Amino acid sequence: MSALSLAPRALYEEVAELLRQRIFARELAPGSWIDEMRLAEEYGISRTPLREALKVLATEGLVTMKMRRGAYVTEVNDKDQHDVYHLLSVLESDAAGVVAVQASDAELAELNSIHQELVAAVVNTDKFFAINERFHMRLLEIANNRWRDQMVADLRKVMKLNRHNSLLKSGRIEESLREHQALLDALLARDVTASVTRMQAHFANGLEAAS
Amino acid sequence: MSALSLAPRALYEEVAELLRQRIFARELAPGSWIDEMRLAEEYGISRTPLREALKVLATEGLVTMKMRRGAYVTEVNDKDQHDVYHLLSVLESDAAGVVAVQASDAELAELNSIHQELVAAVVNTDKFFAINERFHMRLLEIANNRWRDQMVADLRKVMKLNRHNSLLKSGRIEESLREHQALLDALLARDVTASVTRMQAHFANGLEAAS
DNA sequence: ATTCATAATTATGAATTCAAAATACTGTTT
DNA sequence: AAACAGTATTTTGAATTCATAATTATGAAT
Repeated sequence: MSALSLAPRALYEEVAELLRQRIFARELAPGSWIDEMRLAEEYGISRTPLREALKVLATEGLVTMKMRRGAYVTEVNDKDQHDVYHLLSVLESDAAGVVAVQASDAELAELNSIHQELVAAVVNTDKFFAINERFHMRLLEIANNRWRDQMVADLRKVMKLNRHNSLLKSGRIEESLREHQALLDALLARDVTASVTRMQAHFANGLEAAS
Repeated sequence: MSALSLAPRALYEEVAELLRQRIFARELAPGSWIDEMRLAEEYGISRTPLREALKVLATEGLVTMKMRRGAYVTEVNDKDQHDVYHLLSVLESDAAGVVAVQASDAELAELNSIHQELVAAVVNTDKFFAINERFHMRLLEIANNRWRDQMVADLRKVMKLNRHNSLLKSGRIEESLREHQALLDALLARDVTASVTRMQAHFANGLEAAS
């Protein structure tokens, strides 16, 4: 019943983010119906911004709108999971190639530095995951294509719909680290082909572990 | 002032499509403010479904929402144009590779058949463009990844924001045809690497002509 | 005449109200 | 008891209303 905190961004965006979190937490389960009234009441808002948020989520693919039946959490089957992962691989591999060509020496040094943190964090799984995430994000930033960033962000959201969303199995830390090292070597050598190939390999192994 | 025709799909989707068309036709020019009241009145609807449509377009990237300032048609600068085109190239090239592996013989034959239409239409520019479009669409369909299809569709919409949106310059028809032929040869030979490379080349030349 | 402060207007964001469709319920009939 | 018809309820989709932020207009003071 409590009202939301004063919106730094638009209310519908705030609500969209809250809904995303609940979807990822499976509190709103895939396939389940989304009760507009209940949620609006719970958040202490009217249905209007909630419905706007649902439309945003629908365009992102997290939610499916059925005509005159309301909104449902999107169900992601195995093929979808595979397809989305494949696209992530394609987009991030390309980003690696772009970085190998376009990045400044300072930017490559920064990636190297993050990688060193990764090496140091090999004993701490949670930390390793977090730094790994940061590495990928920074690489995308350096590739400097906001449209790709948006797509990758959306695809990652869809990946999170599935229970087996670990882009990195805990048993694969050492292996993953070696792949990262190989990727970094290629980047530092500014070898485009190798950078792309090794990012692909990194993803290919991740998928294998996840399936 | 006339009301819209009875909606086969949701009203906000209908409105979103109308707005897209007006944006592509530059009737709503890039950077210009979108007057909710005026449009709602013009379509004979209330602001509610119009605002929902704007939110969808914002998520697609055609429209940019400014907090407390309303909606503006997205301005696509040269870098954006280049970045989006690059992604189209990456996604469609990958699709070509997938098709080379996964397509049935019948599907490859179908692509070949469309290509023959293309050869026959070389004298008719409009027809050539239409068939070319169909070839690319069918290739994507065969690659069978609905998430990629969605992304390509969105990217193509953004491309259409720019005045120089011809993915195929009229002076390049013969050249384009040769590229298509080379791509098709690779596909029929089920040569993944060549398929990817030749689709990339096809796009690279297109971009060069468009810049 | 220009600048600043204040008032009026306009437009956005959100709540509320309303209409119609879909669903659930009730009671009757067989 | 099962099936059906008809009614009531719920829920969606959309219009309207309302509050507030932002802009424009007005006018006073320098």
